[in-house]
Amino acid sequence: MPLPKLKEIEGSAELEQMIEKAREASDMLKALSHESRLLLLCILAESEKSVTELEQFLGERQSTVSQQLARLRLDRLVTTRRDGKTIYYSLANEDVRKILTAVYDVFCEPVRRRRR
Amino acid sequence: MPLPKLKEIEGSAELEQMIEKAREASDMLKALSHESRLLLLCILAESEKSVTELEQFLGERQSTVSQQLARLRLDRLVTTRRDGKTIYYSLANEDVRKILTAVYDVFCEPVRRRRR
DNA sequence: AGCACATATACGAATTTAATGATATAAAGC
DNA sequence: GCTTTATATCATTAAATTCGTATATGTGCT
Repeated sequence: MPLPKLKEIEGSAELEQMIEKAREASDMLKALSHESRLLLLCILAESEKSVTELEQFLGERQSTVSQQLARLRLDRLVTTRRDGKTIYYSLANEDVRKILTAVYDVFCEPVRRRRR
Repeated sequence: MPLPKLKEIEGSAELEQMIEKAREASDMLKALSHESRLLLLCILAESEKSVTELEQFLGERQSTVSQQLARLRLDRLVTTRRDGKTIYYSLANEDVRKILTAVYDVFCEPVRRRRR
């Protein structure tokens, strides 16, 4: 009979918390882990943009982009600001930027380095 | 008729590359963005572990854990080493560790800070 | 060879996610 | 108040992911 040693040693309180954090993190990562949404965030990392601008960048339908933005809003990765008819999106906080920077470092920096 | 300005200004070459990188990154993030898989990686970030150890940590069935590990292998987030009957898993490279560290900083560091 | 243990794979069912087209709301200008 | 522009939401369908169970493979031991 194999003993569930590690499980017990860890102590349920600590493990519980670890699991809780993992769920929070995976929720955020799920929002990030979509080609278009990741592109949206990269563009927004530069500066705030209107929905129309984002549509043009991605070359996707308005309703599709709007839906993806809604998802990012729900998961609190972006915030909005209204100016007349147009709505401007931007990154919601520094946490998002941190993760995004790490992703950028891993996947995009090598490209730059190669170019120098 | 609205003009697709930004799309053209960006230049297809650069944009193409950005899209390519976004797809690579989102593929990796998809693998990460799963509660159990993220936990697995966090545990592996500490040190290599056998499948049995991982099962005990997560309290999940062998086949489930093995399936998640297979996914992580496919997406090249982990590597394996066999020693007799047991197979040891560990993080595949520094890129994975970088992303994982960023996620950890955002979601787990605050907890530690609060405790001090 | 035969058995037991550790791990991997296959496959269908259930769930989740994404894209599309159509419609709705909100602000601005006439 | 009507029209245009910008954005959001909804319903439907298509596709991908996850989960559970069953089965297979590989390794060491006797």
